Amino acid sequence: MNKELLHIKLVRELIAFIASGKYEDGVRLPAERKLCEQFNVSRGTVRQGLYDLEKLGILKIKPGSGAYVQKISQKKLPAHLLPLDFANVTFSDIIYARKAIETAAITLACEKINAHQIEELRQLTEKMEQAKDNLLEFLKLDTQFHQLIIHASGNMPLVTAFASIAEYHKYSQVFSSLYESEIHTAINFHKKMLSALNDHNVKNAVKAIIKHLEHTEQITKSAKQKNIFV
Amino acid sequence: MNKELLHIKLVRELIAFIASGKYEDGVRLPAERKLCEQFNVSRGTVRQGLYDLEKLGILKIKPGSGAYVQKISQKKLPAHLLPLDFANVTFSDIIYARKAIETAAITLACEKINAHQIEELRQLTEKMEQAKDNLLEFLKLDTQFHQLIIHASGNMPLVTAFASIAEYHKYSQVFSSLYESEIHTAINFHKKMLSALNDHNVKNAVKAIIKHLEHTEQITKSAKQKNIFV
DNA sequence: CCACATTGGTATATTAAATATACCAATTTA
DNA sequence: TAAATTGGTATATTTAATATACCAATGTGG
Repeated sequence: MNKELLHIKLVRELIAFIASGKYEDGVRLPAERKLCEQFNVSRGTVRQGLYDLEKLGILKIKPGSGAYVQKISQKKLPAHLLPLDFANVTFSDIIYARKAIETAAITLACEKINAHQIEELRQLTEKMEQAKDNLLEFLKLDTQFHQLIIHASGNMPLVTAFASIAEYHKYSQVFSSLYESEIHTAINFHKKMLSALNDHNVKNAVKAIIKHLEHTEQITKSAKQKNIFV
Repeated sequence: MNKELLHIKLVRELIAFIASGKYEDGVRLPAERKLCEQFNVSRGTVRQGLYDLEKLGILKIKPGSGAYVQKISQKKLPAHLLPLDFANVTFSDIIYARKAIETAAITLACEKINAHQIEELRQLTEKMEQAKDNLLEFLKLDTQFHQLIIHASGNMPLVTAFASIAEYHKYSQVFSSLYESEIHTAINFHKKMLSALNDHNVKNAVKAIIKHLEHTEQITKSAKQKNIFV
């Protein structure tokens, strides 16, 4: 058994942090002392992590100024820095696995979901409509929506399984611009899921979630996206 | 972020180790120095882990003699010692999730499986027949068989998802005695899966794996088993 | 029954990871 | 240009984990 080094854990967190933001155009990371608070580690550990990321070419550290993100999309990350094996993962693989897990989950959720959860889903769709222009926010809400359905299934193994898939999703997600019409379509699928869950209509719920995932897959395929972790 | 303490990791490993063996009747664990080799940690770490388990009432340590397993089935384990949330997990939940994941996996595997993998599966079924009397060995081979199918799917997210399910399975599995007829039935299902995979017959493969999992569920339900981690 | 090997119990020195603090020089900001 | 902020460096301390050695109690084989 091996010790888990804290700065390696931090590197993984930072990669996820960078990947879930705008990373292309030389954005500056929070100052080292801020990162200490944010991740609750000492400055020495933060500096080790940043040094590793600079060695990988992901960061350019400028003394007295800050750490600036380099073009991460062109980098290759060594496997041991990733929590999962990304070598042979396509977006379609993730969608396929999500279909399997989420279909099973929404089937259970149709029986077990309660009024409070329905209300939460309704509020999420509302927020999604308001977040049409904020892609990052929109995707965050989308993830929350799906997680809530999984939890509503009451099946912990499915929750765990989905969490591991979500980890892939988080890392591999490259944020291309979604057109307004596509966001609109996505919101409509969520409304259909919500309506079906409310009616305890398994057939419609499954249909809606599958269509939604296939739509997501199509968008991603048509965009000129690559997995940033090759 | 917190440091991962090695002896806590070891405690989890030991719980799984104990749970996957005969733990009821005061069996003696391997000597501390053996455990050091087995888990590749120092004796100090092993002793910390054993001390924790004794505090939990899972072990009774006798100086000069060894560490003896107590009736673990009556113990409650604190959540932080478990890698997953077992509070609300039934065996049926695990089977339900496995159905979702393994059905998706075997569908892909039917297309993608190669001759080498088929041969490996064949050898596993052979070994299973030879291990009819060794329940632990039999279950180990069963797990290997299923893992190989998932890998043959070539879908890494499914592999990850299944691994998280397997973690539940490992911990929650309470080994009641399987009757010979049940082992025989299980082997037959594996042969059907193998045959269907060999013929690239998706329909039969899915049918076989679902029947197999439902059979496993029935056996477990009929036995007087409780989840040991409540 | 006895000699010897094995087992858990204890103590100690050492290594390495992570923390905590302080101070410097370069950069940024007001 | 003065003050604040930033990365760079050095050092002392704490703690997890290792590595060794030795003891007393237990177990084992002749």
